[in-house]
Amino acid sequence: MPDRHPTLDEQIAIYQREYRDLDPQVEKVVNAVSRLDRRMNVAYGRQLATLGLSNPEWEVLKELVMAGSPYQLWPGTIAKRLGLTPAAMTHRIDRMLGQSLVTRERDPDNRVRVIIGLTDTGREKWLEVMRKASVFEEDLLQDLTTDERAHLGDMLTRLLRRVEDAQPDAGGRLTDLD
Amino acid sequence: MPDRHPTLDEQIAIYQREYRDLDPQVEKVVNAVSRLDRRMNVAYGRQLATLGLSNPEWEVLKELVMAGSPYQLWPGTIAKRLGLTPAAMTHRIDRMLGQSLVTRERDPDNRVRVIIGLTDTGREKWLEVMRKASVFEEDLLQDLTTDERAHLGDMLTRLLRRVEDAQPDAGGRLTDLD
DNA sequence: AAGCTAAAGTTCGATGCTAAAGAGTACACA
DNA sequence: TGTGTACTCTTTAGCATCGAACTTTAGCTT
Repeated sequence: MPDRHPTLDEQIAIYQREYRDLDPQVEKVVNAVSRLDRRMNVAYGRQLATLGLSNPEWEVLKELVMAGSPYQLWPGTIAKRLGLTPAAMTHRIDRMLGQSLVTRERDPDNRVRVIIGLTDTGREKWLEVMRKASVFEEDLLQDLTTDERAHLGDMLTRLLRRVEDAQPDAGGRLTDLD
Repeated sequence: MPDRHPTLDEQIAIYQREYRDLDPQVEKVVNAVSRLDRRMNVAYGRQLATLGLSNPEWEVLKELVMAGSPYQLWPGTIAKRLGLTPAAMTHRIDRMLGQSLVTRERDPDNRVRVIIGLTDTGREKWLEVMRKASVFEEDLLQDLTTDERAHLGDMLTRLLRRVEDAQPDAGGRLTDLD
C-alpha cells in the first residue's frame, strides 16, 4: 500500500463502481478542486513556516489586507468570513498582538465593538508571503497558456458566483437569493 | 462592514494595489480554487451533519472506499494521505469503531501493523453521502456546458499533476521527480 | 426616562489535534 | 543466534478550536 492516493482518474473509476449513477465529469472537477486546495495549503504552510507565520495567522492577515485601506475589521466579521467562532478569533488576535501583526482597540462609535487593525509589520509580512507564494503559483500554472489561464479563471469564477451568491436551502439545494 | 468577503475580482484589485508585480490571472485561479474548496466543505459539512457524520470521519471513509476492494488500509497510510499525525488517526479510528463504520485488526504479516477495514455500515454511509452530495455538485456546475465541464476537468487535472507528481525543493520551487 | 431585547466579544469547560516519547516487532548483519 | 536499527502504532502533555454562558453596550418600546 503506497502512501500516495490513487490518481484522480483512478479514484473516480472506483467511485463509479460503488455508485453507478455518479457523473464522472462533475466528480472530476469537484475532487480536483479539493485535492488542489490541499496541496496548495501544504505548499503555503511550508513557506509561511520559513517566515515564522502560521496558517491561522496568515488567514487573518489576508482578510485585513483584502479589506483595503485603512485595513480595519471587526473580530466578528473576520470570524464569519473565516468560518470560525468569535472565541477562536479572540485567541488568534491575542497571539498576533504579541507579534505586533495587528492592533486591537475599542470602536469609538460603539463601545461593545472592537476594531482590529493591520500594523505596518503585518502588511510587510503579507507582502513577503505573497512574493514567495507567487513563485510557487507561477510554477503551478506553468503548463497552461495565457488563454487557458483566462478560461480557467473565468469558469472557476462562474462556479464561485453560483455558490457565493446563493444559500443552500433546507435540502441543501442552491437557490438564488433574489 | 458586511460579513461577506469582497468579490474575487475586488480582492485581486486590492492585492494588485498592494503588490504591483502580482499576476492577476494566476491569482484569480489560485484564489478561486481556495474559495471554492471552502464553500464546498461548508456544504458537505451541513449534509454530513444530517447523516450523523463529522468531516473527519468522512475523510477516513473516503480513503477506504477510494482504496477499492477489499477496502483495507494501514492507519499510517491514511494519516499520510490526509496530512495527519498517526496519533490523530488512532483517535479517529477509536471514534469510528464506536459507530461500527470501520474495523481494526492486527496485520497477520506483521504484528506491529494494524489493518483498518470498512464495514458494510461504513460503505452504506459513504453511498448516502455521495447521493446527497451529487445533488449539490450538479447545482454547482449547472452553468457550465458539457464541453466546458470537460475542459475545466482537464485543466484542473493538469495543475494537479504538476503538484502531485512533484515535490517542492528547499526554495519552494516545484521540480519534477524524475 | 426605564426596562426589554438584541448584539459583540470574552471567559470557561470539553474535544481533537500536534509533537515527542514509549513499547513492540521485523529485518539486516555479524 | 544476538544485537542494532528502523519502523508502526499508542500514549501523554500542551495548544487551538468549539459550544455555551456571561458582561457590557445600543437601540427600541412604552
